[in-house]
Amino acid sequence: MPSTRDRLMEHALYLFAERGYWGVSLAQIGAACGITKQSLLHHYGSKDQLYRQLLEVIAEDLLTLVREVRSTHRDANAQMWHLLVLLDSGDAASHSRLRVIMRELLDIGERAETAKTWPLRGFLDSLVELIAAAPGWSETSKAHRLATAYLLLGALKYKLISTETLSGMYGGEAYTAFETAHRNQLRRAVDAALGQGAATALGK
Amino acid sequence: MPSTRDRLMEHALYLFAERGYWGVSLAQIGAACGITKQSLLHHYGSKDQLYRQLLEVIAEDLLTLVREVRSTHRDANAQMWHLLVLLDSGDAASHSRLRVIMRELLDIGERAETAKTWPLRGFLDSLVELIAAAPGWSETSKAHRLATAYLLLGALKYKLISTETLSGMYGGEAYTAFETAHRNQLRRAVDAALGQGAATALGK
DNA sequence: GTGCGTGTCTACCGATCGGTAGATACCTTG
DNA sequence: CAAGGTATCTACCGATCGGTAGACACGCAC
Repeated sequence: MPSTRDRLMEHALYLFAERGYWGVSLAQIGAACGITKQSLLHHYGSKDQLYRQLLEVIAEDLLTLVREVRSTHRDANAQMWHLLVLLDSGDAASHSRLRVIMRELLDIGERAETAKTWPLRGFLDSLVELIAAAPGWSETSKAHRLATAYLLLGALKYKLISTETLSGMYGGEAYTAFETAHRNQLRRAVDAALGQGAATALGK
Repeated sequence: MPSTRDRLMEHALYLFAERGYWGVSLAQIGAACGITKQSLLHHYGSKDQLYRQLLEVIAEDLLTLVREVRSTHRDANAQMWHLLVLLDSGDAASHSRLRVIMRELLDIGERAETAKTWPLRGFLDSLVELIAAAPGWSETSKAHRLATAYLLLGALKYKLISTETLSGMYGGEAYTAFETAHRNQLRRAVDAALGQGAATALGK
């Protein structure tokens, strides 16, 4: 298993995150890696297969991340919060992974038949498990848990993809203030959902 | 002002929402409208100008929506909630508008110079105004208000773009359960941010 | 050495991309 | 009828798209 593959995936991840599937050509990916598109095709067979393999790598990385926070933090509240922090303040590759996922969610209407094999199912299911361990959540439905995870994930991801726009629109300093305010609000949202008093507040 | 323009914009909105800027060709848009791409270019000059005009139309529609809920509901809590409900349960065009916005947020890194003229600034500012009218929010910073609006918007939009994926992955019935659970959670989040007790809970 | 798999290359394919040029039809205004 | 603007068309441009074919170089096993 040569690291050539890893290097190719790294460049492909970045380019697909920035421009999306239809906005990147094999020649551009190849140029970023220092090879020609024909070599890329030799490795992956087709653009589509390259892309799908990238999705699987991303899914694997995210699942690893969840396992990590679950093993290093005790209660579900802290686990969820640190997962969100990791996703938010991760390196550039981490942000690129989330961007690719959002693009794929947007594109997937065009290839609805592949939704059933959505590689991120393991990631979502692990989040549902994480929430199930929170105090007062053991009796809740899976749909309820998934909705909670999705609300928090969505709030974070939407902020992540807006960084350039907001800082360009309001200025860098104003954006910094926005970001800390957003993190505070997100923290409060996690507490409201999974904190100590959340169990009684569920109330239904 | 012929309705031809409106018809063209309608088809362009749908196609750009489904496949993104780089995933749609002028010929495809033209075919959807029953004309050739050359006629499209005659109307809009270039693909880029067509797209930018579409963004402006979208921004205008969203701003109208905020004005609507602000005039038909009394307190900020109800205004925000009904805005989210309208965005969630709107017609297909409403969903397409939100999809195009998310795609543009993702793409905008490639054209950072245009972020400063992001046409949705009026929409965001009107949301900030809406929140400023909530009880206990008059003393807060603009960043704080924007963060609150963004958290709620993000939670909703991320769910919206995941419809196909989730229902394809878990099945239609499970998705329906997820959707009602998500709406409940979102309602609680709005209440937590703008409800009666929110003023004292701000606490900072 | 011989054979074989791997990785990369040049050269090329048909299709499609965004965009231009120029002609034709229609509709309004004189 | 004549003039001019609007909308659409056919035909074409150079560039680029994803993908194929075949050759060359390398390293390793026998």
